[in-house]
Amino acid sequence: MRASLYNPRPEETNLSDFKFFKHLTDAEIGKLNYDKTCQIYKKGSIVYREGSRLTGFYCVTRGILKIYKTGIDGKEQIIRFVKKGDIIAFRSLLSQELACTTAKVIDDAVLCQIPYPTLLFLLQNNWKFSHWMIQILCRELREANDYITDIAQKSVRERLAEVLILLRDNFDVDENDTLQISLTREELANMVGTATESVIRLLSEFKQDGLIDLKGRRITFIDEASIRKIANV
Amino acid sequence: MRASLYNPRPEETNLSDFKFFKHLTDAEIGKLNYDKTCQIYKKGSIVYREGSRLTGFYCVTRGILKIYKTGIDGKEQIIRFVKKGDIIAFRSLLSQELACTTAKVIDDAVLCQIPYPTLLFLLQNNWKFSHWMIQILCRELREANDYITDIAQKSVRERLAEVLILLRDNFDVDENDTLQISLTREELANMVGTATESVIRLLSEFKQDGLIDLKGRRITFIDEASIRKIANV
DNA sequence: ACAAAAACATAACAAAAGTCATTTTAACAT
DNA sequence: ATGTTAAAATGACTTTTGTTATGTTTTTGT
Repeated sequence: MRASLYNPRPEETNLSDFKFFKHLTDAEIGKLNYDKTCQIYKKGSIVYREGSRLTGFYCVTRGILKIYKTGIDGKEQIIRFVKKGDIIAFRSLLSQELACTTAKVIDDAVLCQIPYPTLLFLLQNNWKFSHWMIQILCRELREANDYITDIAQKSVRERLAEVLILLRDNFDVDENDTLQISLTREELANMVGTATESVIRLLSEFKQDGLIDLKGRRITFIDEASIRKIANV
Repeated sequence: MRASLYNPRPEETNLSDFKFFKHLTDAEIGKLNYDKTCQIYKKGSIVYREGSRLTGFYCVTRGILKIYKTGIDGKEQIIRFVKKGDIIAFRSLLSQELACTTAKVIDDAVLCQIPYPTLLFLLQNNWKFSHWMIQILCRELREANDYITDIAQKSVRERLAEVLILLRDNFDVDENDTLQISLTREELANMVGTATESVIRLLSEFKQDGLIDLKGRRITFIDEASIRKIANV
């Protein structure tokens, strides 16, 4: 077997697969591919840190990252998990603010960085693209508002169920309905916004009630419908 | 005295005062003023309702409105209060989604509606304006993320203190540091995301501790610094 | 494969917040 | 100005969630 199968040259990534770029012309995609810098990030590495100045945004080509803010006394609040096909860091970049979140790799990843001037050039010269960007931002803003209502009105139990559904809908499961993404209880807690022990207790309850099965860090869905009912989504 | 002092013709409003429009040319401001429809809204009236299709966005020229989502079993979650100089409804408009919030007047208001085609025309023809729009959206997205961290990690007591500070910083107070905006305890609770009784109890505590004074619906700041300390902002 | 470290699980308890019932007060329309 | 209605206040009680402590299991790195 050739070494490249194990160490794929990250430069080979083609950005035209990203929905984000669907309104760009071939020439513009070309520029993008020319200007990009791709890199492999090992699990645990930090792509950018809260408070840092960004020089570009990133396209996730492979792997999983968590995006989080550091709250009171250092407690992480996970804003979202991102995977292949997602774009990160463009908000802080476009508002010309320092990064307000940290991006940490939780599953070996390949990211392509696009420099800020390239983004600005594309936005300025392609109305379809900037209109699309505006639409994406507006949609994310709605999602954030939805999330605020959720987190403010739902119990921890409901929010945990909701996070499980979110993971189920956005990440891979195997043939037994086992989530392939591996998160610690603490990370789940930081997503839900609660104490680690509460997550442990509630997951145990869900298991006792026959809704899920737990094998170490692996979570298997047994009665997804009931979890959806608890989550109220 | 002339009647117009009591019933100002809302058409007289000039939109060039809005920071939102700061990158428009005089001709564009002219178009805006030409296309706008201004209207007086009495306290209690609804400007648009969650789920409705919007035909334009609104500039708030006078008065106060609350923007809220309806959560589980009809409970309101107030997303924000808006006042003179604020713009509402442009997110749902630009993403071409149905309104995801309701806008209700809590202090007699004057709003100018700008039709969607006008907004689109300005965005498409003035790069400075659409860039400014992108920056505003990105900034609001950061604020939403900050708020999520807050609401997920802080106690009800801390969040109530934070809401008081937010009101203090964004709305008028008289010479005694009394908030001029008049909200019910229920509205405060819907902002904080808690039960009305909890707000009442905590406000009483704040009063007992000499941080605020309460006279009916009027809230007076006595020890603002301590409230900020509780809020952690 | 194995030891060390980290994560997980559980229980007992404390604190925070929600709910319900009742009385008091303030806001609003006439 | 005044009665009516809605909102606010208060207390007793329940439920939820957080905290601390301790033992067990799983990961992880070598």
